[in-house]
Amino acid sequence: MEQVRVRFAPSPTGPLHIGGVRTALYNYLFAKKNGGTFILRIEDTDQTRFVEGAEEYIMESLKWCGIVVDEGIREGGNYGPYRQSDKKTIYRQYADILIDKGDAYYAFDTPEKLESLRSESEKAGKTFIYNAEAREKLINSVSLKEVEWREKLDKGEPFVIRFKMPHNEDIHFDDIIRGHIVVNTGTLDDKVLFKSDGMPTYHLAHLVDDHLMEISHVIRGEEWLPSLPLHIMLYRSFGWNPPLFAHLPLLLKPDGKGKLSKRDGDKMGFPVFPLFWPYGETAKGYREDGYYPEPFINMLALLGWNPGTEQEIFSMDELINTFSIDRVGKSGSRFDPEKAKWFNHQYLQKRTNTQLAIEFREFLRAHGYHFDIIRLETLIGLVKERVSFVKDIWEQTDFFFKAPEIYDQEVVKKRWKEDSAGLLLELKSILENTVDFSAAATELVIKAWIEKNGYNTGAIMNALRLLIVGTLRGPHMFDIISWIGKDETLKRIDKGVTLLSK
RNA sequence: GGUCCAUUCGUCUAGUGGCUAGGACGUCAGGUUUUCAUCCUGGUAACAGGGGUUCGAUUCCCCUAUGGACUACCA
Repeated sequence: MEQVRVRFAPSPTGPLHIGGVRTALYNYLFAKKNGGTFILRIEDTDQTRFVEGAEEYIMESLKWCGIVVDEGIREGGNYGPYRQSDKKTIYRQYADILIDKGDAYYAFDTPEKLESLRSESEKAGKTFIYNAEAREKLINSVSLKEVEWREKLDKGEPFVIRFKMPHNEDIHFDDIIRGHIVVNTGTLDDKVLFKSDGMPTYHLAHLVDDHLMEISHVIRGEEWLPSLPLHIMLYRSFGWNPPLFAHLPLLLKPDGKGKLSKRDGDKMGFPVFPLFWPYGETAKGYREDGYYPEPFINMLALLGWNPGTEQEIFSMDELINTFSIDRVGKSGSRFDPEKAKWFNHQYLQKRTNTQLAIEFREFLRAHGYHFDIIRLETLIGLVKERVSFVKDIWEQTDFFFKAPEIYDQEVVKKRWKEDSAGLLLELKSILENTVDFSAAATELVIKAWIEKNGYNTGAIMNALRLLIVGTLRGPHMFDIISWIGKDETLKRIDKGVTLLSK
C-alpha cells in the first residue's frame, strides 16, 4: 500500500470549531494508525476573511488536544509551503493547463451582472445556473471570438477562470463512508477556479495542493460532498490519480436541528471551541472551562465513530490502535454536553491526589488561600470522587476554609432542638480533652460518649454538622473536624451554639 | 426550487435475513451513608411510515415523510 499522507486544512477565519477539531482528530488517528503523515495546511485564499491570530489559535488548539502535526508551517517538511498564500503564483499555472486543454475558460461577467441574472431567474421561479447552456449567452472565451476575448485580456479587464462542466454525463465515484455515488453533470455549474483578485478558489487550490503534497486520503466534512463530482472532474482533466475520499457526518446542536454553532454553546453554557478565543467577539473554550484534553478528545472521538466494543474510555494511543474509517457512522451526531462532563469525571478520578492538589492550589491562590500540597492531598482524598472538575473541589470544600456565616434555616428547624445546645457543649468538652485529633480517634471517643449516655447518634451528628458546615452536606464529620483541627472545631461549636441559642 | 446525503431508546451508539434488539450518558426506583454527593443494584425507553422480495424482515429493494448539507469571484 502506498504511503498514507493526510491533511487537515482549515481556513484561518476565527477560532476552531469542535467539528473541525474532530475532523483533525480523525485525520490524525487514521495517519498514525497506518504509519502515515499528518499535515496541517492553512487555506487562506480568501483575503477578505483573514482573521488575525486564527492561524496561531489553530496550532495551539491541536497542540492542546495532543494532536501532533508532522508537516506544517512550524514543523516544516518537504512539501511546503504549507500556507496557500505563500505560493499563490503557482495556482495560475495550473488553471492555465486546464485552459490549454479546453477544460476551462475566461469569463468576464461581473459579480453584479451574475447577481442580477440570479434574482431575475428567481422571480421567474427558475434557478440561474452558470452551465453549458448559460455560458453561450454570457461573456467569456467560449462565446466570444478569440480576437475579442484576447483583446479584453490585453486591456486588463477583470476575469475569472471557470471550469467547463460537460453537458450531460454521469460521474461515478466512491466515498469510503458512503459508498458509490452517481451524479449527472447536467445539474452542476461551471465553478470558478480562479478569482479576479489573482487567488485560486478552494476547488483549485486544495486540489493542486493535495496532488503536490501527495495526499493519499482526503478526510473532510460532509459539506464538501456536493462538490466532490467537480473535484473528480478536475482530477480527470489534469490526468491525476485522485486520492481516496471520506466525508464525515456533521456535528449537530444538542437540541433541535441543524449543525452545532457558537450560539448553542452560549445559550446552553458549554464551549464550542477548544480554547478561549481572545479576539473581537470572544468565545470560551474547553481548556478554560476546566476540561482536560484527554476526556475532550475521548468524547469527540466517540461522536461519530465507535470501535464496535463496549469500551468507552480510550487514551490517544488506544484510539490510534483501534481507529478505522469504516467504523465512522453515516448520520450526524447530536452533541451532548452532559456526556462531556461525564468523561471529564472519569479522567479526573484517575488523577493522583498529588496532581489534583497542585491544580487546586492554583485555584485556591486566586481565592486568597495558601496551603501546602500535603495538606491539600488529604482534603482532595475526601472529596475527589464527587467532583468532575478541579473547580468543583471548591464548591465541595469551601467550609473547610471558612466557618459558616449562616446556618441553613431548614436544617435548624429540623435538627436544632431544645437540648441541642447543651449536648453540643458537652461534646465540645469531650473534644477539648481529646489529644489525638485524627478522624479515627475522635470517632472512637464521640461514639463511646454517645453510647454511654444513650444519646441519639443522628441528632448529635446532624447538629454538629450544622455548626461546622452550616448545612447538611460534605464528607464524614470526623474527617472534617480532623482536617480543620481542634481549635477551629471548638471555635465553630462555640460560635454556632451562641448564635443559634439566641 | 434543484442536487446529494442521512434515519435503531431523550442523546451517543452496537447489531443480525430468524436475538428477550446489547452497551454508555441522562432519567426513575431501591441499597449503602449520622448529611449531601459518590458508589452499587435494578427499572424505563428504540428499529420513522407504507409497499414489496422472502417461509421469515430492524436488516435487502422501492416510495413517502422527516432531517441535514450544498446550491458565492467563502472555505
